[in-house]
Amino acid sequence: MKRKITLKQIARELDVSISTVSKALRNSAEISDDTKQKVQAFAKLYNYRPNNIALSLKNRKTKTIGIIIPEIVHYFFAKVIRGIELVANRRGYNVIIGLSNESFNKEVINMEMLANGSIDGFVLSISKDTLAQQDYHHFYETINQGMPIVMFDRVVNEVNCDKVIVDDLKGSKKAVNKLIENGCKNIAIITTKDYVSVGKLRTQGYLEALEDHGIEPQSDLILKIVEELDSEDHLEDLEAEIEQLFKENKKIDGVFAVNELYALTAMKIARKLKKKIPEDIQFIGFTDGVLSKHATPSLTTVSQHAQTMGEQAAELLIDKLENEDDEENYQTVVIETELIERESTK
Amino acid sequence: MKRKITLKQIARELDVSISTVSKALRNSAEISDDTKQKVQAFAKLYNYRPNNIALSLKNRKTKTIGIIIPEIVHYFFAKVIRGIELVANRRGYNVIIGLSNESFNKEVINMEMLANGSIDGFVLSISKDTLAQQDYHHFYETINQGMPIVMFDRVVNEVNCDKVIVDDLKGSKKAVNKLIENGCKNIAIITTKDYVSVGKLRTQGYLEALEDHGIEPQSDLILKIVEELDSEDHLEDLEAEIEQLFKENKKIDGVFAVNELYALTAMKIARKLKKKIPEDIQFIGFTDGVLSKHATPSLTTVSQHAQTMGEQAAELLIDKLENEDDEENYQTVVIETELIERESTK
DNA sequence: TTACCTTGCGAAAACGTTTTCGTGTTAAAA
DNA sequence: TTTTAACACGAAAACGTTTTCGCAAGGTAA
Repeated sequence: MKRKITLKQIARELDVSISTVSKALRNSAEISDDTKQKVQAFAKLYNYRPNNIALSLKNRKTKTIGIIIPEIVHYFFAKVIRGIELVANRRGYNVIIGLSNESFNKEVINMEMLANGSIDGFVLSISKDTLAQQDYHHFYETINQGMPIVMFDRVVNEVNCDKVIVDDLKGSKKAVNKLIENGCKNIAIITTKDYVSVGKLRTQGYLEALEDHGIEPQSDLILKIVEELDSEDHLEDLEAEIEQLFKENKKIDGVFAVNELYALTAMKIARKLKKKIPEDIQFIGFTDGVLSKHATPSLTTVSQHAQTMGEQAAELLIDKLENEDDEENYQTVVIETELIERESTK
Repeated sequence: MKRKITLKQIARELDVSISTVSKALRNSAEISDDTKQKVQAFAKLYNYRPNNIALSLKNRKTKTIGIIIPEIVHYFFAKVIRGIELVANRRGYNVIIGLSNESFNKEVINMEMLANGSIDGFVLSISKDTLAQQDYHHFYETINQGMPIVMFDRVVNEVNCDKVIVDDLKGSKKAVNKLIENGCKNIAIITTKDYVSVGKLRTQGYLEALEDHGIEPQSDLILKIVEELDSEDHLEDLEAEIEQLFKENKKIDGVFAVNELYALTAMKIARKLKKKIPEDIQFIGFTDGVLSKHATPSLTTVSQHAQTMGEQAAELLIDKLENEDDEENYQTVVIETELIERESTK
């Protein structure tokens, strides 16, 4: 087991100085061709590679970007990561991942951990917990220390930084418009509580679409799920709530759900209640998921282009890292959604 | 925008030496209580945190583990990562991720990149490309340089390192046994070509289960899908192959599929052919996926405990990193599978 | 008074680089 | 012969830590 070779060792073996070795390897004009050849041959033989940590310390940049997300076992986030990794790699960066697990504390700890020199900047999506508590001091502090942040999907306006978001409002309008065009008269929405910004926006899109078509929104057709029921572990509770919605509103003929799980669960209940999809009732979800495609019937959905979001976020961050000039010039990139029609709509 | 504060700056402000500051912060007995208090108060005020990169360089360890996986948009791998991250974090480590995208070259480049000081060790799953080419020099070199590797799921015996694997053979025997017990007489298997090691093992388990029950295997009930049809993009071709299987063997009353996609596609075809699930035909898949749970009918499946795999792999790696003693003592941990019964079986 | 011990702190090395600046040697120009 | 310039290389600083060692001042024991 031989340790990695260093400049110092090469220098000692070849009886030259460390500086000479360094310069020879970087093909400096200062060094004679003879010496260069000798050094380069030796370095190749021993497979010399500069130590990244030493370079990071010297250059005060790590060529690494930190990703903080609430959850990795989630198609949307996984796709975003893929996008980030793609452009990061292309531009010579590595990615290091921290999971907040939707917890404020873990988000803070992870960020503090990474901010102490390990990375050059963050790409992140805010945890639900943080959104609920509305405590953003860790973002401010990070930015204040000169470390750029790019937020995606779950962002918060009051923090001044680059952002990449989905046009949630327009996307959900698209979906609800579709349902209306398809003849639905009583469209329900299954959404989250308002403090989840995307939930709020999607609800707003739903309301605007109805209004645009002169339909009076009915509060009993709006089901706001509490966050705790969001996970896979509380499926039964979620099912119960949705079943109640359907039973109390038998005339529902269209459902817009703000995520895949809500949509699929709703379809399940509908089937249980002997409703035919899409004849009796039509469904549209909002997400970039696997489930939609393989569900029975397959689910019409508003696609968010998750990978594109990741790519854009990474580009924004690296641009900022490499151009010290446009310091305070923050952008918000809006990614257009796309309605993918499948079997759950007519 | 104030940069992060360093020991040197604190020393200058307080008019003491850097050593004194360092010792005071670590509560060294060498330093008087007066000075300690002064320094610690100042450090807290300016929120001093040691620079990770400098520590890494000094200690020659980064407290970071590198993960190399073929693909992140994949429930199984995402769950493994979650497991790794969980124990890594608990034990004070960060994780940095490289995606090989199933390519040999990207695997090599990513590993070389990270091996130059950025991480202390690897947790990885080998790309298909690498398995096909059977070129493992990058693993040997990494290990030779004193950097430990833990392989999971897709491993290769000839490389000497810690491993975490699923008992594929036993798992598929369990599945096929279940089908037999449930009364299936003509059980088909939908699997991959043999060079994918897990596919081979699962096929073997299928054959052994049949043999154990005195059932003669029929070659026309064994469908080996070429890898190219594996992706979501070639669903139609996959469907065609499966439809042909069903049409040529009308007596099939049980199907064991080595992954989720094959199983769901097969169920789709069965429905199309007006077969009732599970009355006419029963299905079992092999995976830790979301699809199984939410499919209609939901799919009975052999769970691999992906998260546990990740946890075990991380524990193995960190143990090795922190005990220089048992250098050459490599383990292979086998994770037991679990049959999760759902609606696709009686 | 001398010898010795304790206390409290600083200098310096080390981790592995890159880069600036200085310097000795040789050859060309004056 | 003297001056100058080009050439080839080395010393040292810097990035931010931790740690070993040395040392001065003051106190105590002989």
